[in-house]
Amino acid sequence: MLYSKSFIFTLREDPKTAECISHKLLLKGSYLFMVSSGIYSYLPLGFRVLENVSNIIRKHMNSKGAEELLMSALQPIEIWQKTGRHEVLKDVMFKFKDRKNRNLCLGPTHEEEITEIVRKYVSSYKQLPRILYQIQTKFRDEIRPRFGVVRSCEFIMKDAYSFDIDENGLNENYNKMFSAYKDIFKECGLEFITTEADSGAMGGSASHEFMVPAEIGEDILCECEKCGKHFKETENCPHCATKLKEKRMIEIGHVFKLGTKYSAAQEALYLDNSGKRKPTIMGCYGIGVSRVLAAIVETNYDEKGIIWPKSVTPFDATLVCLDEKIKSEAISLGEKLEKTGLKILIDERSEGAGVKFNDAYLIGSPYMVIMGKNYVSYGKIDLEERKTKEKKSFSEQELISFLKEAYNK
RNA sequence: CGGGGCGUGGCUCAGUCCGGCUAGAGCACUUGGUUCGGGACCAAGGAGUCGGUGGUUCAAAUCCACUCGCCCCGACCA
Repeated sequence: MLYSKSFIFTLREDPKTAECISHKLLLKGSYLFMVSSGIYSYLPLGFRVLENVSNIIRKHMNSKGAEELLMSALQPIEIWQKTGRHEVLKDVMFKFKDRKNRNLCLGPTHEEEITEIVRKYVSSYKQLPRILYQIQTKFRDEIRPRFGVVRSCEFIMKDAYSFDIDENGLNENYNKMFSAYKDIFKECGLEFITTEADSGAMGGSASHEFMVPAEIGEDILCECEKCGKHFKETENCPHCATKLKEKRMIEIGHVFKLGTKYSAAQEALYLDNSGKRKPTIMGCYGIGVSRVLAAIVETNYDEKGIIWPKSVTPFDATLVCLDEKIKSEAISLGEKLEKTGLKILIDERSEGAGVKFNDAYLIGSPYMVIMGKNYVSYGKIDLEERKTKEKKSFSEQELISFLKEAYNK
């Protein structure tokens, strides 16, 4: 992809409207466009990362037998009245009437809707268990949106729902999702911890949160530096009595055992093998996809910009050409690399070296490939690793092999 | 909702306290030229209802009132 043809317009100065790292860098690097407070558009760069994260999620969800669907964002209020959550969530719901005076909301979450779907189609224990998930936009009228896409009024969420005939089935699916989440966050390059959590407005018997330690975290956990364990309470460590240290955390995922709260209220019933009607046993499992993006930036950056993990980077390498004379060679090398399946941002702009280097750092590809005087004089292509700043010099063939190996292409 | 900060070309800001005549700078953009391995230089140029409304005044970016928006802290958070 040629830089000059890409919708990439980095800012030289820090945007004034942003305070936290991820917000600042994502705006500065033209990943995000701020529409209004708590409302963001994803520009092509940001969308690439979002797609990468989404595809990692899909891979691991599918491997656990979950099936993807896409539910409506518009929901009639009636389905919420069945569970009483039109009252519980009334302050966060965006509510309005359509031309027929029908009461609608923009879905803040989808337990009610998925339960309606399963109620309609599932009537026998033979049709269970099931796990369904979607990656979709959620709408919440936040009291105070902040930190860019960490807490916004419109955000992208992966929400999965499991339906079982008994507690054992629920536990099995819960564990499957728990383990998928660990794989997902690990693959996204996140250092995370898990902790038991309150079920809050979701209801249900058990729940765990996945947290990423970060300065702007809105949750506080107490860490035992000796055991490496985390607790909600501030008392001393129950295992070794060490004094606990408070750490700020960003919540990126949350899994719940819901039980029959929704299935009973909405009559999502099935017949068991003795012909008895029973509510399905549910679990729900959420990942804030757009928040994952922010969490990755919050924990992977330096003074020059973002440092993307290889798994989610919008480009595997930025190829900067520093000499007009070798522009066609640079483009042809970039295209060769792209043919191997690598995503290359070819910076063939007529800009000074400093501008190109700094844009490459800001955008944050794991590698920068440099074609300039070393190529003109010795046929050598330089490569700089974003994270370590380590530099290597290669022939064209060596460089192609190196990058192919780095990305298993 | 309470507390604090801010709003001036696309971006970052000066000017506001103490009103004054054609509203500035740097960056970005356009044209021409020189540069070119670390955010270049020269010349010319385009771009602004000073967030909005109302008021005070001979005169308002500047003072007053109201209002809208953004950021931060707090309450809240599936």
